[in-house]
Amino acid sequence: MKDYDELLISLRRITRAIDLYSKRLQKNTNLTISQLLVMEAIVKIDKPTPSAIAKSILLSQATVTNLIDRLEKNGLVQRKRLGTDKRTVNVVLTETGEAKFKEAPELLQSGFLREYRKLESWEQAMLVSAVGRVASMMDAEDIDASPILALGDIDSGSAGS
Amino acid sequence: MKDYDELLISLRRITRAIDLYSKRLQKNTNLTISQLLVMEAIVKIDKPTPSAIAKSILLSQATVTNLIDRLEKNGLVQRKRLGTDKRTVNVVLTETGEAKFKEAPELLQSGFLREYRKLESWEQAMLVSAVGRVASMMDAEDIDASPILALGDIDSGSAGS
DNA sequence: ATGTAATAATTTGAAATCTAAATATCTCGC
DNA sequence: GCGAGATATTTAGATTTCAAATTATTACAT
Repeated sequence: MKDYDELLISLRRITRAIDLYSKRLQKNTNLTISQLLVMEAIVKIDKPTPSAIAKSILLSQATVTNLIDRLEKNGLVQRKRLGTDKRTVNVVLTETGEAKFKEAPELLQSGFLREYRKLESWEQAMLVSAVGRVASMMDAEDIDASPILALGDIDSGSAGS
Repeated sequence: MKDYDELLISLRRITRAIDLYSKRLQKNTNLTISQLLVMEAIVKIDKPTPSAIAKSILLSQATVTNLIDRLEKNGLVQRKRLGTDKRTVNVVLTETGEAKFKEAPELLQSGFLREYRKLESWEQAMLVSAVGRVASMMDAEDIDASPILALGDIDSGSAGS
């Protein structure tokens, strides 16, 4: 029993719940949370390029390309090379995309939102702050990154995947 | 700007940090967090079958099968049909597996753990409780599940993936 | 005994996600 | 103008994850 077991389990429950919700969404609306985030970013950002979108929703550029591929295939967005710089791609919602985005579901489970909105505002603030704190501790530049890297030789025998 | 945007962002930061850590681990030790969780479950559970493991680490049976495949391919675990019921598979660590498990890295980033362990115990308790609360609200049986399902017809036009 | 239902595990198919490598284009200095 | 290095995007390859469909086996009822 490790001192962080409980936390680990809670985090797994959360990520799993989000994943399952995303899959349920996809089944019902043909859109995942990530895809919705991309659409939201397209609406919010001034000149939405894949890289700007990636930065705004915390995903790698490659992932965003992938998501745009899918959205484009489903006719919800379009890629356009507009500016003078021919390297940059601008992504815009199609009419279908806009329509679908307007009636898009929430990005978190309705059950969660209902509970969350029932809380006193100080309680909400407390949760937001606690989760934010964990996030900061979690994605801070890991000083031990290199020592961990040095563990490479643990991989004694066995296949390289 | 939605009332849960900040929370959503923090949660994304957390899941991303975990994912990146898992990938770093894989690169250096040829093991991911999930694979380590499976090994841990094998050690902890009495008669570790894929389904028992799945239940204990909050993953679907299919996922666990997949993880066991990989561990088996790398010679860390072995499948054995031991009991009278020929359907059930028991999973055991090989010697290599045990050795590797013993020197296995932590399941959370060292940077996080260092920060976490610096906190006063009431602060730790507060974080654990807050995250646990979010998890409960998140993975509670969603009463609205069926209404959301009814939204199926939003999928008006467009491709079926 | 024989067939139907339940259970355990696996396979299949789809999506998300990352890093690293490849492409295309741009900018700058000479 | 032309090549070197920088920037934007895409492609390639790997893993994780799930639901749904399959396969194998067991249990139960007739």
